[in-house]
Amino acid sequence: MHVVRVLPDVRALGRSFDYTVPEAWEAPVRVGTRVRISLHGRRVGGWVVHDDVEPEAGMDLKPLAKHSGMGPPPHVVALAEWAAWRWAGPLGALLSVASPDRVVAAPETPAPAAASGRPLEGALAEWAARALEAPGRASLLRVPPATDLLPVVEVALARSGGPVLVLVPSVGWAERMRARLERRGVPVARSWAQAAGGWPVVVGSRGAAFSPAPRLGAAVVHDAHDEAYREERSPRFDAARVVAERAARDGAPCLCTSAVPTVAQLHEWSVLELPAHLERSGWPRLHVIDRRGDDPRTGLYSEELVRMVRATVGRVVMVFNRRGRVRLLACGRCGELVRCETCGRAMAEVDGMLACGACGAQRPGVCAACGHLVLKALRVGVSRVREELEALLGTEVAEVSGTEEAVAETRVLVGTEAVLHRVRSAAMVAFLDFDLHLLAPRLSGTEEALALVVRAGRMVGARSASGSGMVVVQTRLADHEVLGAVVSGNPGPLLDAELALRRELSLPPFAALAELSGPGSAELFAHLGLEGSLVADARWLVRAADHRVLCDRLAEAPRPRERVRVVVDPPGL
DNA sequence: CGGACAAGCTGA
DNA sequence: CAGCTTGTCCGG
Repeated sequence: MHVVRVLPDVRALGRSFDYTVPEAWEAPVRVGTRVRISLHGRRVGGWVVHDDVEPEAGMDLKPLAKHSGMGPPPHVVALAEWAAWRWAGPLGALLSVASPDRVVAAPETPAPAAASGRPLEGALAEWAARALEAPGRASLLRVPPATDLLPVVEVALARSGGPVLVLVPSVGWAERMRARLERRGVPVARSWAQAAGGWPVVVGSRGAAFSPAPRLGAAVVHDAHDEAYREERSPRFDAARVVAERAARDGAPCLCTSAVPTVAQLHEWSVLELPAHLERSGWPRLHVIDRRGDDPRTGLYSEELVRMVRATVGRVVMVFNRRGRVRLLACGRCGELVRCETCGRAMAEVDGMLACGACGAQRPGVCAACGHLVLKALRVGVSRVREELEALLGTEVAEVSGTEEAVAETRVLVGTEAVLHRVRSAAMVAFLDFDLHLLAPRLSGTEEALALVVRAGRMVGARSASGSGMVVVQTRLADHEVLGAVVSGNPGPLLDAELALRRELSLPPFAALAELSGPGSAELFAHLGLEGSLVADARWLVRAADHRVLCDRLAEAPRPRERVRVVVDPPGL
């Protein structure tokens, strides 16, 4: 009797159950196969997670109800099990990521491709080849922002015996890279079935870390620092790290590239640097507008900035990282701050009304203290900035939001950080208040500020390129080391200093942290027996010497009845 | 999760 | 005491 263990695709039911495989079944059943089962009187989907299970004595097993096609191959199920441990989350969510959207009956095997004999030259190819030779752990090649990374993929392809898995941060980038590779005659998997069949290259974003590709020949992760690799739903896995683990399991080299690796990557992977002059030349030109001498009342727009925008030929993108129209107001007569009468928090201006972001309360724009009708804007948001810029520049300015579909055709655009993801190229990218980023009260503030300049740098191009654009920052911290790193085109010393500081303070990557939140968090915290503290209402931060200890405890501790959200390696902080 | 079943509440 | 709500349990 063939018995398999099935994990139902039912969240909040983190258990698996045994079923018999009907003898009449033709389709193969192995670890990963998608099936339907009858469970407690209803039909649900699920995955086979163990094959040839020894049935428990006296247990009356039901047969599998239906075969629903292929699922992740066994080695990817094993990878998902590792990720479920590493990020302390439900396996089912990861198997969903690893499964095809529609029923796939069989893999598609590729036609044998003619080997491309094109020689690969250039410094980047040479260094990529060197990085691919580094045995054992993943290697990280530090490349400046404006680098064409196709040669890295081609080198990996030329040297690998098996499929190459390439991860990039966004779907748009993935599509562009697929098209470029195909133009060079490289067969790139266009479907789940093709990836499963062993197509020579699989290119994808975050989810492709769990691609069904067979044993890898090599893995490549571009912009490995990008926060887009972090899944936003639970379990919040880091795809770059998943790929590194996958390659290690396959005995394949993993080559990650980044202009600004995270401190965790610096600590855990072997870092290779390009020759200094090469790295330097790929960073953008940076113009710093030092606002220390300016009257604070001149606001966000220095004369110099306005002059530069007017003088620039081509697209100008301005970044101001505060959403909405006006985020903080005060009465024009008595000066009282406009606060929510229910919860006391600051109210913002939304559609001509005052709205509380915390509790949703709304009221008309009147001072609650003295009834005055004129309110002053103390802290403006990007929508108001757009209006002001339009008036100041005398030209049309469009706002780019994270959600809106099309980006306007206007020459001048303004938006929050999201604008850096929506626009491909520009002659000038200006951060209206870079101090918002430099002073962000987060542990990873330095990394995040650098990552923004990297994105902007890619939009304007390398300083060495003819006709390249410029990144402009307005700041009162003109001597800040982040700006220094950009000017020198070498983030190394800054990242080393950051790493040393983390070591000093025993912070990640020299410790492992997890955040527990929700009504059951206190109970789970008590079960863990790890050090930690209550950081907010029903939010605990736990800490262990390393991930082995942290994740083992999280896996073993009984989960409370009440809801708990667990985030291993909580971002920012 | 969602069905089954038991205990609790209401109204005639 | 039927009829309905609410809570707890459990699945192969």
